[in-house]
Amino acid sequence: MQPKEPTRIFLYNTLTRQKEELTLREPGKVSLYVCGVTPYDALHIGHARAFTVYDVLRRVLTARGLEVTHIQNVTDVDDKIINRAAEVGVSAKELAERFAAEAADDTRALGMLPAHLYPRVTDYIKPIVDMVQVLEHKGYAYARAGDVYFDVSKDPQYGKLSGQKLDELEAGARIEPGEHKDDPMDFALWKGVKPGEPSWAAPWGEGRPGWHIECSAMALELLGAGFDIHGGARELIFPHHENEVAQSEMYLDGNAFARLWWHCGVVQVDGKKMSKSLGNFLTVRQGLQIASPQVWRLFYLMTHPRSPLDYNEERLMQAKSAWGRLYSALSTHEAEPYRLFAAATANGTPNGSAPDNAAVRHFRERFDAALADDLNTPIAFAAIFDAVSEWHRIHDDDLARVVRGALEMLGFTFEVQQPSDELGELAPRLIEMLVEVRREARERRDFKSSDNIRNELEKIGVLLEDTPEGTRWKMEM
RNA sequence: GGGCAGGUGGCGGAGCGGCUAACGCGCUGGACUGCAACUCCAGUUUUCAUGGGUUCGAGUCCCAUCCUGCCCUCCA
Repeated sequence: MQPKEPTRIFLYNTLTRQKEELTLREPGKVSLYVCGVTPYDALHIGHARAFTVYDVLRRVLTARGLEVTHIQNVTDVDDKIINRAAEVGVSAKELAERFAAEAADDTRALGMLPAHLYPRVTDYIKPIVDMVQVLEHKGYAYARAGDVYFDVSKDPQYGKLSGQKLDELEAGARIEPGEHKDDPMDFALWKGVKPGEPSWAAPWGEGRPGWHIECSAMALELLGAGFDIHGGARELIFPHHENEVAQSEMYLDGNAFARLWWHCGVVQVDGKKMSKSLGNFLTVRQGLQIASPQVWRLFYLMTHPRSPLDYNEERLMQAKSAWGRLYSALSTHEAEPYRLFAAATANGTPNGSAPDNAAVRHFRERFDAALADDLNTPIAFAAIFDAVSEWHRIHDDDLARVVRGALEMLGFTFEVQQPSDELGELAPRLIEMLVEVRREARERRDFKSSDNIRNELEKIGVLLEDTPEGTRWKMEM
């Protein structure tokens, strides 16, 4: 199962519980559907972890020459949105769009590429209604008092994604007041309208989509049956994804909905899942106050994407130190655009311009193989850190450029950190003046003054490093 | 109760049948430095939850036990 050729990619398929080679419905093209947000509140760093993981998956696939269509839905009609909107006194749509826009800002601030499309459920009511109707006509769903429910007993494969057996699920299930299910495991495809709620016309009367149907309908509408990868966090496996598979594959007469399900782990705090309901969350905005986007990205990627990730500030600071090491080593080099190792060597390198020596080769082989093996980012970073150490030893600038290119491929940036927004371009010049004053002090062996300058600058986040070529400064990450 | 993931050093975190168990953070000593920082070198530490078993050989497979998290209700 170890990928020998880095052009092949292996991912753990939740459906089959093993790593599988990624095979595509259409050669060269990857259709990726990721479960996005229900925008009724701020994005927190748990959400951001998931989106970062899929951002990296998409970047890696793209860097391998695949054309990725990345879709991330926005569930803009939902109980929580409706309730929250009522509290705040705005329409549900207004509230949803406000938080969706905020989430878009936050993900951009974290350095993620925007998905190619963020479909809103409310823009896909027609396909949803159509799908529910088909399910009803085929006898897999039934209408009761304005609601429509999926009849789980009609699906012999129900439970295959989460590994649950129907009778075991039955034990814990119950029917909520106001529901009209025949069986506790059945789930709503369509909810009849209640006073004050947004609703749309449908054959069963006014109402709105149930929770799971929107993803099925939008994925099928936008990507079509048998699309390549369906993603989301682990917690969504049941019931959300299980129900998506059930309704979609019954709708498709047993044909596959998604080829591969790849789930990422959740973020925990002190061993408990970070969640809005527990209140143990840190919003992305708060998070960006204490660490840069690069530090967050590294913090996320130093753990395997499918593993749980326990957050606390000390661990974040470990990532900060680690990023500082990468940044100070690589920030002064031009990046060599990332190219897949096998492709680079197979196609030959025109004019011999592309770096290709033993150190570069060794790094690329490890890095590419790690990412191809279920997106093993911890090992990819082991290769990066080893390469950085190697660079410090042998000062092979090609190696530094290639490593920097690899980091940029993963979504890291090496922008010069601005010392201060207020001072703008003036600040670097002032710092350089202080560095010069300090140099003169050191020449006089006035170490009291020189240390004072260094210490005071450090207090405001400017770090000085004396090198044989002179003093250089950098902002604390 | 059921399903699914796990339990590896001071802290994170890879490895999942076979070199002296990656990598990061931390710590100690040395080099460099006016002193630091950065960097390099040398160390630091784990018989890989526990008890059995399979195997020439096991964190790595099997069984049992203990513990943790996730899901079974909205949640990335």
